[in-house]
Amino acid sequence: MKDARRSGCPINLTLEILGDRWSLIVLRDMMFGNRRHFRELLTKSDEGIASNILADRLRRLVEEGLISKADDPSHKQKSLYSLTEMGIALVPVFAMMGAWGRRFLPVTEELSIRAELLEDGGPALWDDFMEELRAIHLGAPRPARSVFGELQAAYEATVARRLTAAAC
Amino acid sequence: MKDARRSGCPINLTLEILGDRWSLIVLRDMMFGNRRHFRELLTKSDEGIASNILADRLRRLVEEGLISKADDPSHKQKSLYSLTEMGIALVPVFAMMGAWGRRFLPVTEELSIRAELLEDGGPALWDDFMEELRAIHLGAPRPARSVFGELQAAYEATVARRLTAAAC
DNA sequence: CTTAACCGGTTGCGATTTGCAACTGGTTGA
DNA sequence: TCAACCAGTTGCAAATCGCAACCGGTTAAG
Repeated sequence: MKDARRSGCPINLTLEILGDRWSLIVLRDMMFGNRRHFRELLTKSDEGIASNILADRLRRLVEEGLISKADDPSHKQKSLYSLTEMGIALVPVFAMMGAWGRRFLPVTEELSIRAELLEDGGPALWDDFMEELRAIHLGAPRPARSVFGELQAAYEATVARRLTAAAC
Repeated sequence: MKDARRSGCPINLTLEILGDRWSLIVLRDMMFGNRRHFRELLTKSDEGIASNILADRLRRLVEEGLISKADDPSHKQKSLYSLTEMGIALVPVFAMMGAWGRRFLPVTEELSIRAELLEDGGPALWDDFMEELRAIHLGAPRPARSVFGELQAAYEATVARRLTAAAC
């Protein structure tokens, strides 16, 4: 993964930053799972990223300006990773990728419920979500609506439903 | 690049197919550059893909169902690659990725003019474009509007403008 | 008919990247 | 005091990438 510019095409430049198997996974967990610390990202991910890969991706994403790193005041050793505006602006990309994946790939219900809401909500919901992410990650004023809460609640409801069904 | 399912998340599953530096480049050239043959994809790409990588990606994309391969009746050795509906459905993903890249990365004017039109045109233009791609790649009836033509014309106008400016 | 250009790849090889597991030095809370 | 937790680092084998040279067959021009 070198950083030599292959061309000035927006798709190409985007792929030079995000075109691998892990970068968007890390961003997804920060964005939709509110994972902000190394250990959270390492252990609470369904895909099981290796610690050296995670360290490398975080460093690279900081370098490229998609996330930022700061000390967590509550713990001398904790680092707090935050999305920047550049990272937050990926919401529509995630929405479209999620919609595409949901349509063509063998997704599981509980892991695709967020993608479904994001797709159904459209640009208005994306904007609300980005506004909330700016509050969470950039210290902007917190908006009235919590899209994050809605997505999380829907996810948890789906998990609960599965557990109930399994118990019967 | 193994194909073991890491999770049923739509983002993850999408990345397992498209999460590398070349797959989307190949699809971009087929979609926006109308490259349909191996040699075209190999030589007419700004990024300069290697032939073994191209062969591997084409094989993989066929396997995954994003493109199809057929004999070109005009030449016994030519293969004709076509987008499937699954590939055509990536138009909104490209649009959003292009918009993001254009906003945050050092794109060149002539290579981002298509992304600009795609962004400004919105879902209505994407639908028209997908309809046209279905005509080109799947033999569907050709729609009245040619978004492909519009994108191509805008690109060529930008190139021409640059040449004129350079001549002055 | 000859021949050069073109066709879709394949092969070999060194360099890079990945994935795994064990480990490090320091911090915190019980 | 000590176990759990913190953000990574290190070493190593396997897979992948990127480059360049090459292949047998086909086509079009002379």
